[in-house]
Amino acid sequence: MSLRIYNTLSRTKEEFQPIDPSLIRMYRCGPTVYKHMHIGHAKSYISTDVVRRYLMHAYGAEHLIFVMNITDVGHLADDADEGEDKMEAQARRENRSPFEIAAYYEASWLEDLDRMNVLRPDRMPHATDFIRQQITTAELLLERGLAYVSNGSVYFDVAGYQQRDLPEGFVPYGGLSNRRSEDQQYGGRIAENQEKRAPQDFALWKKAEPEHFMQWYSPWGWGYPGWHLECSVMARYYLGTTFDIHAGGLDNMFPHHECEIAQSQGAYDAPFVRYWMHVNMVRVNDAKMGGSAGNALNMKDLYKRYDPLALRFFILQSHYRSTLEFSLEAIEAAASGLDKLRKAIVRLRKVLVSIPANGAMHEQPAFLAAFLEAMDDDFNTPVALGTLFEGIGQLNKMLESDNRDLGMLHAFADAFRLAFDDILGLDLFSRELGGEGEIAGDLMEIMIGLRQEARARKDFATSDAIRDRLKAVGVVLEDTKEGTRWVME
RNA sequence: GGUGCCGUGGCCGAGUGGCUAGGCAAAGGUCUGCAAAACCUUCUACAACGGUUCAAAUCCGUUCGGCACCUCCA
Repeated sequence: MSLRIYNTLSRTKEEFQPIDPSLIRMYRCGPTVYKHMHIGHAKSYISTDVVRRYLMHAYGAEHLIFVMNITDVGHLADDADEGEDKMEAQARRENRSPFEIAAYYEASWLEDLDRMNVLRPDRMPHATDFIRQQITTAELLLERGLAYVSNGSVYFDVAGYQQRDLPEGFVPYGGLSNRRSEDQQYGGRIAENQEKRAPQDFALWKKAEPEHFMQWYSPWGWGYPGWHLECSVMARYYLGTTFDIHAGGLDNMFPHHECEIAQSQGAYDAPFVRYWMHVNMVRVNDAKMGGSAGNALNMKDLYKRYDPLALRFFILQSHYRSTLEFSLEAIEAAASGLDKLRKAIVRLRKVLVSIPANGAMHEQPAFLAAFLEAMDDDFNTPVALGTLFEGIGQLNKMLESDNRDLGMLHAFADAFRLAFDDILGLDLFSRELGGEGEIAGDLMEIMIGLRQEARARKDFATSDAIRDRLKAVGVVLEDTKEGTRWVME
């Protein structure tokens, strides 16, 4: 078994070789907390959650540290807009302070992530807690001649950095996104900033106008940190100057990740990241779903209609590097698919609860090896889910059959728990079974008994009424050749 | 202008030379008082046109259509 990861730096799948297998270090860019999360974000966070969970499985949970930042500093929405940033603009709209906005939306995001069973990061630093360190890094870059001060702001000197000879393992500016500065169109969406020496230079520190709410004192006067700097600083603080994996959305590859690389290498004089992973977009009607597009579907609204884990399942049915076409029909299909999985697992668990393990060991089911192989191939969750559906089909046949192999059922349960719950995070095993000896179970036995009596005297009006009324409160009755079973919907 | 990506059956979506992915939906069947669930069967597709090859959804070329990024964005 060897894990292969598609590395944006090389544009190929590479065998994953940790810098230190006893502690794999992974970072992902976190949210700027000024709006609710939408399904496009969900794809990105769920994808990296599965990467993380798979590494925890492969190397042991204690051998991985996963860091995600919270960007609670507003950044410029538009240079022409006189310092109006996303956080401050939202604060004005909601008539609250930017700090309240950040706290409110951070809580919202974490709630949404929790509901989709995304594990909390090991460390979740806030940009505002690292202002001092960001200033220090800007100073370091000034000392090294890679930045300059202009009108109270500090900018990274991209052309200057490009002229330096980089040691082995360092990535030149443009090396991640494969861009050359001279080919770029400047001043398209954003007006050119006259303070900069060159349009590709980016801010390390921005001078704040007096009315700007979030500002801190610095050697260059009152201001606030540049957008890219926090990730470099917080990643180094928790993960060191060189670490294994950096993940994020494809739309952050340029400029954000490119700038991170340049400033980290420039300031700390070490290679930055071994493997860069980029998650693709969700599309609606053939267009990217995004904040600026105004076509975003936020999670709070989706949760009113759909199970958060069905949304997770929907996302895992496509590869993280592919775009995913969103439609209500596709979501419904995913919900049905997840339902099929849940039913099978509940059935399996009920069988295993009623018949205790007899200690018979059984070898690992074949589908698990196929599952792990798919995951090893750059986290191919669609193929991996296909292997699990094969396993579910085998399971259902076993459950139908008269002579059940208990050892094999236990082996299947262990394999499904690992694959579905530990690695994919679909949480199939934690549902209440409504076991024996509980009052609900006893009551259900009475109801089923009464219905059975009605059926025996062919009073189907009564028996169907019982079934329909139970269904209305979420209890489904299914008649099988072994008698009637019930399950909570 | 530059840099990438994509076009697969009704829908979603894997697959990069030969071995019908998978899910959802639909139809038929087994079971059944009826349902439901489960199982079995059916629906065998790769934008178009050329080329390479014993063999192309996959490689090459052309065309058509679409998407993303180029300093706010997951």
